[in-house]
Order: sequence, then structure tokens, then C-alpha cells
Amino acid sequence: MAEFEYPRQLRILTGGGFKSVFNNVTLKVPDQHILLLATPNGLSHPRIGFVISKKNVRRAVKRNRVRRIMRESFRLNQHQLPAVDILVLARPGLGELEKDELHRLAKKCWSRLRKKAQKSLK
RNA sequence: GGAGUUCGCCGGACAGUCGCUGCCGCGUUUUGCGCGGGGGAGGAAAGUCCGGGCUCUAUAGGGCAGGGUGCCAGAUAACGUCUGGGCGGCGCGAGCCGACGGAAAGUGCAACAGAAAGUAAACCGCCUAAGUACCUUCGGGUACCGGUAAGGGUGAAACGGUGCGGUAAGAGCGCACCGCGUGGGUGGCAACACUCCACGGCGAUGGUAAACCCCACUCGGAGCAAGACCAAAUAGGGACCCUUAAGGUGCGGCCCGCACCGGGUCCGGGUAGGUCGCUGGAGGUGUAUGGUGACGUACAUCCUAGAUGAAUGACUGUCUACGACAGAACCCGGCUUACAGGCGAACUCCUCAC
Repeated sequence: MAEFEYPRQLRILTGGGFKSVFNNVTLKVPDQHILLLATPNGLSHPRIGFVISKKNVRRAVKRNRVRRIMRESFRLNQHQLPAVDILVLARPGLGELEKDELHRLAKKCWSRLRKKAQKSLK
């Protein structure tokens, strides 16, 4: 069972998808370098989208690295997450973090997101 | 061996596990999946500073305004790039650097210092004693007037230099050499050089044109979110033909000019979303050949990212420790800037040895 794939179904693909999350934020996970916004999507799996602006992470190489590591972590932890649309917003300084710091940060965010989701669904 | 100059190249590799995305083949076929194979960021992909292709606007046309370039010749699709040459500067040298047209068309500008900064100019100094005045030991002395750009001083810069003659003192005032200008000659396609000849004493013609300006050449505008097609919703258009008086709109500055709005005939329209544009090209490599060279020509051979909320990644191990700057977004040619570490070639200078 190939349970750790990352097909297109797990991404937010359209501008409309992004808008609906921004307009119906039910879960917020703020951190110093990152901000997660999420809303239930009515599907059987979570979806993810990235908003990493040039303003917050100047170099394209660093933007790519942040997105790739966050996405990899999402792929490996997707079954621990509730069925929500998640937006990952970058904050200043995110591009300066090392690889292992990003991995730790991602794990922390997922567990906080899970707890908040359980609370709000009760 | 040391110091240096120029040019070229590399920009982690290998293995395993889990993933992503085009392409090809097979299977399935609700056109989405599954399996296998193979491809998947750079030397600057960057800054967006130039030049082109491509697309739409008129096959981009005339004038004005405005911008760009600026020694000469060539290369090129084109250029602000490149090559060769000239001139000037730097370096012992290999080499390197230069917005390098015009100030004898006009306008403007130059702080401070200085007498004077351009129709040049007497502050000190030097000279003169004819004239006027004063003093006098009756020889003369001094001031004014006058001559003088050789000397001092100021300045970033003071309008040819050195020597001899000359002179009251001086001065291209005269002469020699050097420099400069004009005309001719010779060499060169030319920029320019030679100094072969003649002429000009040189206050002719100072500097500044990344000040206006003049001259020569050159540039229409917008950009792949260009633009074309398929198409829910909503809504009132679209295509073709004919015609055009006025006015309006568009062609991104203005004028000319051009197109549309008018009439007729025919046809469903085109936002979300999707498809194309989208990578085979002024392409790479090799050989031959023309050229000093940039580059051209011929033949052979290769196909080398094409995403679209946006793929090329994560983890682990090994390699004398592994790493800088940095991520394609229509495509090419350049320029500029960033860059850990490393490799190669040619040449120059110094030292030693033979």
C-alpha cells in the first residue's frame, strides 16, 4: 500500500480554493516564522497550498527549499492530519532556517493543528 | 623555484529507500489510472541594462517632438556586443585602461586665491627722467605720467619652450632647434602617420559639449498576463460585403494618415475553467575550407527541461570531509553583477643550474 504519495488531489490547485480558505478560516496555527490557516474541506483527506511571498523570502532558491521541505513533511504525515485545506504562509526569517529546523517546525505545526482541530470539532 | 598577465574548463560523485513531473511503449479505458523504460535548472537560470526573433496594433507610412549611439574599418539577424587597426594614458614586460565627433555657429559656466580667468591683465619687481612737481652736497634722487609679461607671488589652469642676439628695461622684436597651425606631397579603404616641401611668429585657436547646443547614424508602440482556439454562468453581441458628411472612439506624446461606429446578409455568444502558443533553434559537436581575427561556407552527426498555486526533492550511508553564488517561466545574442574550492594551456619578469 503506497500510503505516502503526493498526487494532485492533495494540493489546492485553483485560486478559488485559496480564496475559500482565506474567507473561512476556522483554525490558526501561528509561529514566529510561519502561519498556518485551515478550514474543513468536506473530503476524506487534507489538502495543502503554499503562500511564500518574495517579500518574506527573497531568494527563489530559499523559497523552493522551504516549500519542498514543508511538502515532504506533509506527505509523510498526511494520515495524522484531519480533512482540512491548509494554507502555509511564510513570515520573515523563514528562509534563514536550516533544513533540520524546518523539519522540526513542520512536525510541531502538524501536531498543533491536529489538537486544535479535535477541539473545534467537539 | 618565485612573482605576474591572458585565455579556457569544472561547479560534488556513487549507492539505497520514499516521492514529484513531461515523453515513449504496453494494459485498462468513465481518458483517468496501473506497470515498464527513458528525460528532468545555471555559469551566471540573477539584475532586467541593451539588441533581435515572435505576437497584436496599419505589410509601421510622412512630419514634429523625444530617446539612443559617437576615433576608423569590419563581423553579425541586430546591438550600447565582438574582432582588427589608430590615437592617448599606465606597466621593466606579457599586457591593461579610455562616452575617444565638433569649443575657428551661437548661448552659458568657472568657488577660493589672485593685479588679471578672455575684446586678457601692471600687485611686487625691472626700466625711463622728455613733461609736471618736490628735494639737492648741483653729480643727481624721488613722486606722477609712461614703457615692460624676462623675474616674484596666486591658482587646477596665467596664452609656446630652450639658447643666442637685441634693448633703457623687455618682448617671436630677430635668428637656430623643438613644439603648434594651414596648404601640398607620400603611405593607408579609413581613423591616422611620416616630417618630404612651402607658408604662418604663434594674444592665430585657453578649459568645459556625462551644460544647452551643432553634426552624423539610428529608433513607431505595446508585450507570452503577447496572442489564437474550445467552452458552464451571465449577457447583448460576432463574421462577411457595401459605404463614409459631421462628430466620437482606437492606433499609449502631437499633427497628417489609417481603422471602427452607418446600411445589408449570415451566424448563438465567450466570463470561471481548459487547450494551444511551449520549445528543433540566428541549436550543439566534429572534420574540411576562406579570413590576421570576430566570423562565414560545405559535409557528417546529435536532440539536450518545458512546469502552470507551478516538477527536478527528502532521508541514510561511503568517498583524506564536500562547500560558494544561486532556481528556467516565450526563445535567442550580449553586457553587468555575485561566487567556496579546484584543474589546464600560452606568455612575461626575476633568481638558480647546465
